Amino acid sequence: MKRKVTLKQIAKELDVSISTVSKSLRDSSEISEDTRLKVQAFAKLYNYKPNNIALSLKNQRTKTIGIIIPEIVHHFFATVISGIEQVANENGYTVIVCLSNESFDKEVINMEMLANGSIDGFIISLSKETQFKGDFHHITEVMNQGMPVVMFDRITNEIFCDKVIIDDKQAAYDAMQMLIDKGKKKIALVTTEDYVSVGKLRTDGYTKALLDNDLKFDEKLIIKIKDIENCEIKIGKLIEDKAIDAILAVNELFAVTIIKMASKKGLKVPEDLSVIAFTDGIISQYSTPTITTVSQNGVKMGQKAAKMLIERVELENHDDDEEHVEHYRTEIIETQLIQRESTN
Amino acid sequence: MKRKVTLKQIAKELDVSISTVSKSLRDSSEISEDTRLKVQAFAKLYNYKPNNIALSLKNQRTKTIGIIIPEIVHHFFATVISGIEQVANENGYTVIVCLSNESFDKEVINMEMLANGSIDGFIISLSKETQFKGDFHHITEVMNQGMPVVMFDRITNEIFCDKVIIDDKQAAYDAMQMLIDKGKKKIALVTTEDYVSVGKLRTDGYTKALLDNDLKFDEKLIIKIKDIENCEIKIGKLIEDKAIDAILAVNELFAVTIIKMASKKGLKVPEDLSVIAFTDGIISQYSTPTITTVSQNGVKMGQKAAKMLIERVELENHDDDEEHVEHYRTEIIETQLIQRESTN
DNA sequence: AAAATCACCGAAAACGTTTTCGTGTTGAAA
DNA sequence: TTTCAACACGAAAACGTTTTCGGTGATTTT
Repeated sequence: MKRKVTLKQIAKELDVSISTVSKSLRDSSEISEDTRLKVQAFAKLYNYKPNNIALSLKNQRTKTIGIIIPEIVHHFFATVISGIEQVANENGYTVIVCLSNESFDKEVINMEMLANGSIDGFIISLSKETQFKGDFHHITEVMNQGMPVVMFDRITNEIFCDKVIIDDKQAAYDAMQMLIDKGKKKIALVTTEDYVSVGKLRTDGYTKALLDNDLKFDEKLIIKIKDIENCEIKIGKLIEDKAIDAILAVNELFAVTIIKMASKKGLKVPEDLSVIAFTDGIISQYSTPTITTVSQNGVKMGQKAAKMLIERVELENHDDDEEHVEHYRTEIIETQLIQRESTN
Repeated sequence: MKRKVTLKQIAKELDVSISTVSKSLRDSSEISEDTRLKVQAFAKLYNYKPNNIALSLKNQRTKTIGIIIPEIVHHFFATVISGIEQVANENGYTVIVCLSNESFDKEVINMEMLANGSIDGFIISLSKETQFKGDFHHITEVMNQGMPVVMFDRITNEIFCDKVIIDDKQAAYDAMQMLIDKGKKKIALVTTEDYVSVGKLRTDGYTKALLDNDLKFDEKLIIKIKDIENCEIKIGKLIEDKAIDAILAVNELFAVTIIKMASKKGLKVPEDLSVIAFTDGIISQYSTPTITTVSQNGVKMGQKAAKMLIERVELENHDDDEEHVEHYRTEIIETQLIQRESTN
């Protein structure tokens, strides 16, 4: 019931001015030791803490990072947040999380909501719908207002800003190379629609690996899944019809479904069919067999993104007048091929 | 580079007072249609949006909810956030997420950080360490400042506030009853240490079900896991030595490990051993066999918690003087037994 | 003794809003 | 012509800080 104590109340109680109280608490040399200690004692007694909102308004910086991601019930995005939160905290920042739910409109609304002074900068991974529409005006808008933006994973080349990604194409290539090195000849790809940036890149890596190894590229070996719901039939058909050696899946869920369908059709993994998945998450570790994956290291991605953003924020804050050159970077987080039981 | 436009700038540009601009934008009848339209047009042109921080300071409310959870790379907590975020958004609130990482100190620091005006209320699930220490002074402190708090899942009875939980004891009891009804006689329990509130309650339900069904309670059939790391040996010993019918696991990870160890020892699930897990998550759906679980419905839990908090916030905000009676509620989210392949 | 320095403190502006109250101008009623 | 209401707008306070500038009384320097 008793609201938080303010400088004004302390000042009134001690019969000094607000300025004196403020200075005392900040150990200013302008104040005599006598009153300084008196004020500090009183403040401690009443557990005074400066009001963050007032500070934000005064300093024109909130020490808050806005995160906008497609969904949070998702191992990868959760790990990214975890990484962001960690370095944010280390630097005295808090994070505000908004979910786009893969919707363009909600992404825009969220951005506008946060852009009105609530945060110092954005870390964002684009929604599928945004990538599909190719409409990024909301991003440019906040950037024009001088708000730093860092994009990760689901990015676009149409916006110039700091970015953190994995080399999806190379990672797919490496995974393929491993399969090929083990003698696999007929390798299928289970991926998403092309407008999802990472899906496209991984497809490119898949294709390139085939070409470089003089293996036949067969369009029928690539299946693109829209919803996880209807994928079982498609996958079932794939492994039934085509006498396939191995499959590269663009995420865990596809991979585990593949394994399920395979065992339903009497195929053994990895003896009859090898499976590699992107996005090393909880499922890959605990499924039977455990799944060989390309690990994305979301934590590191989040850490890097947060570091870049904070750096940019504190830079902008420093040289107000100085018209510094924008030199955006794109950090590439190395991936790792984690060998488990689904490949031999 | 161009910062956001403010009322003052608009006022200057149009050569009117700040008040006039503000009133015009809020469609006040005090202002002539002439100037009103002029101001609105100008504001629209320059994409004026009121500064949130300034509003928060003025209104003494931030329309922001603080969430403090032990970890975010965790299916259940992620779903809860998802639920919170949804109803928060519907009511014009944003959410700020802090992680305690199961650490008491970080929980305290986070609370103090947010308590200084950044948020209107807390939604919190206690860290293990906090539950272990039994120190809740940080909670009482913010509550004494008039900040509403809603606790969920990992709660304590020592604090009086709104709470959202599942009936862990009853849920465990129901799961046990199902196993018993199917003829299982020797049922083991794999759980956590007792200081984790939910672990304790589930153990109670387990025990009660045995008693009510005149089955022998054998202490050796209960094993308490501290870290997920060293659990394999313990679990292996359990299913090897004791000729067990069924196991109730207090979470997914324990369950999937049990299944793994069972198949390693040549036991088939569910033919030789039935398994039920708490916390219906991604693993249960995709493991082989899929796992029968007690579903916690984190989304609903988050929604309920957010509703309770917002209600409380808007209430407090309304009757400032009125000393209303604190009538805290504890909402119980119904659980659901989801039958899958790990039981027969 | 006059001037300068110094220690200590307060007033006020600033951040961006909203809102209350006051004020001047108009037109109509007395 | 005087009075009064209606209308349109501005000044200022308030939210809680920090910081600059100025001021006062005391002490030290010329």
